[in-house]
Amino acid sequence: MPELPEVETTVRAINKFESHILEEVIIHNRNLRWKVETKVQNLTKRKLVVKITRRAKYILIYLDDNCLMIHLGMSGKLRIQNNADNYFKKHDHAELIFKNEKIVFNDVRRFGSIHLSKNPQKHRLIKNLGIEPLSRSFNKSYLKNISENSNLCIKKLIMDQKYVVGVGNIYASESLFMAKINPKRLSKDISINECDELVKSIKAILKYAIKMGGTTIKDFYSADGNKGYFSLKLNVYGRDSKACNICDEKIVKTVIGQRATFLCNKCQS
DNA sequence: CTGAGATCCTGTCTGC
DNA sequence: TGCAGACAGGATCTCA
Repeated sequence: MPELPEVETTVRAINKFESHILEEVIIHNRNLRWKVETKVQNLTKRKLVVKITRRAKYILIYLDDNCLMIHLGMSGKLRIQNNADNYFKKHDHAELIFKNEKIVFNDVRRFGSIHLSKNPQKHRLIKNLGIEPLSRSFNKSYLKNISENSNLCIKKLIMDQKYVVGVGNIYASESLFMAKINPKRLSKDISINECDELVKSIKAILKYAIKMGGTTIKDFYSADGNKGYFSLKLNVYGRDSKACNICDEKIVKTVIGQRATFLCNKCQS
């Protein structure tokens, strides 16, 4: 579910809690991607939420002296629920309780995680992450430079979080289609002009997806309950054997690095 | 160091 | 309708 646009959409939905008081954190199930540390469970005193932001696919909820780091993994989502609505959904693993509402962390597959860190930028899961794709430093010369020094194919390279963050399986396929680059090509063989096209495509698609509120493949809902509408605009992802929107050739599904990959063999060379 | 492959988990869909 | 097997938007870990 969550790539950068979905995480960003989630952050925007919950940032109304900035400058609110977090009453307590309740953990129902510690067995997530990593076992939730006891210090998270011990967040039972009132804390001011200073800032809610995003780094890569991590949601960062800065408290006055600490920071909650939430990763949604494959199937995680946050929802805002009124405290008076006393219902519970299957796979609700954690709750951040505020005065009138709460943020509920629900994650079927439990690949998500929750951490607490005094300095999230130096946390082991964050410190080695690559640059943000929507930043100025992600440009054609950066991509050309990392491409030349890697033996990965281009799709694996742009999905590798140590180079550039936030690009997951859907947006990798979509970006490569837009840039007319075959995902199996070695990154070494991508020209500077193609790097330029790919950078522009990644930025354009991520920005557009954020504007549309993320992608709904199965069940992505933002924390405010709105659906993402980007799926209506997908050109290749999930369109196996359907006609290419550009040339009418059949879209092909293949596998790269154990991940489904969709492309048009005619448009992408 | 690099890169390939297994792995964590549950739910849903496909094909027999 | 039942059931086995494949597959799902992530990313770490192990091993060569």
